[in-house]
Amino acid sequence: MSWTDERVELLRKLWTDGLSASQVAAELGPGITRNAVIGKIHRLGLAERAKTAAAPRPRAAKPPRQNQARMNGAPTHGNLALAFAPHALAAPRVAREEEVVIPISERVTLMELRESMCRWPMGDPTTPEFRFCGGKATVGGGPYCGYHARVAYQPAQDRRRARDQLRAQRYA
DNA sequence: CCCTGATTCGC
DNA sequence: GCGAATCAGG
Repeated sequence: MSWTDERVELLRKLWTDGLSASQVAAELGPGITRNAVIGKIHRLGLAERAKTAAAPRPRAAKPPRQNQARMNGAPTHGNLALAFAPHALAAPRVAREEEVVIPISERVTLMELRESMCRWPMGDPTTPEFRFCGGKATVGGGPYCGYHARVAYQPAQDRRRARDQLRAQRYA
């Protein structure tokens, strides 16, 4: 890997846009490390930048408990499938909602995805715009952030609650 | 631990 | 010029 004109140009753009060195490295592809990016930045004399741009990653605001996304009308069997391919089954309404709830700045590419990040897919996997949520995957080593875990498993929880309510009435 | 940029120095 | 290793810090 070498610093071609295109690479340098992209580096300039992304760095100026306020991306971190590791993020820029991820965008430039495998073979470019964050050290390489930092080194190049210094050699180019780009070390000082208006670091008020997107520098500190804004955390995602916690979704309000009230209007939670739920997947009414989603297939009722295959909870497992929902867990593995939520994007395939998610209702359009949910997709629109997460556009609002999850900040774009939090989304990550495959290269940026870490073990500790939410692996909820966002967008069309066949396009370069495809991203993962990238939030903190805190839930017991699970694949999702708190919000998306809730979204993914909501239908199962709903059905269980409905069933339990029915039983409670029957035996009352 | 997660991450950030800065610096050094052998290649 | 390049970037891994390392450092100092949030």
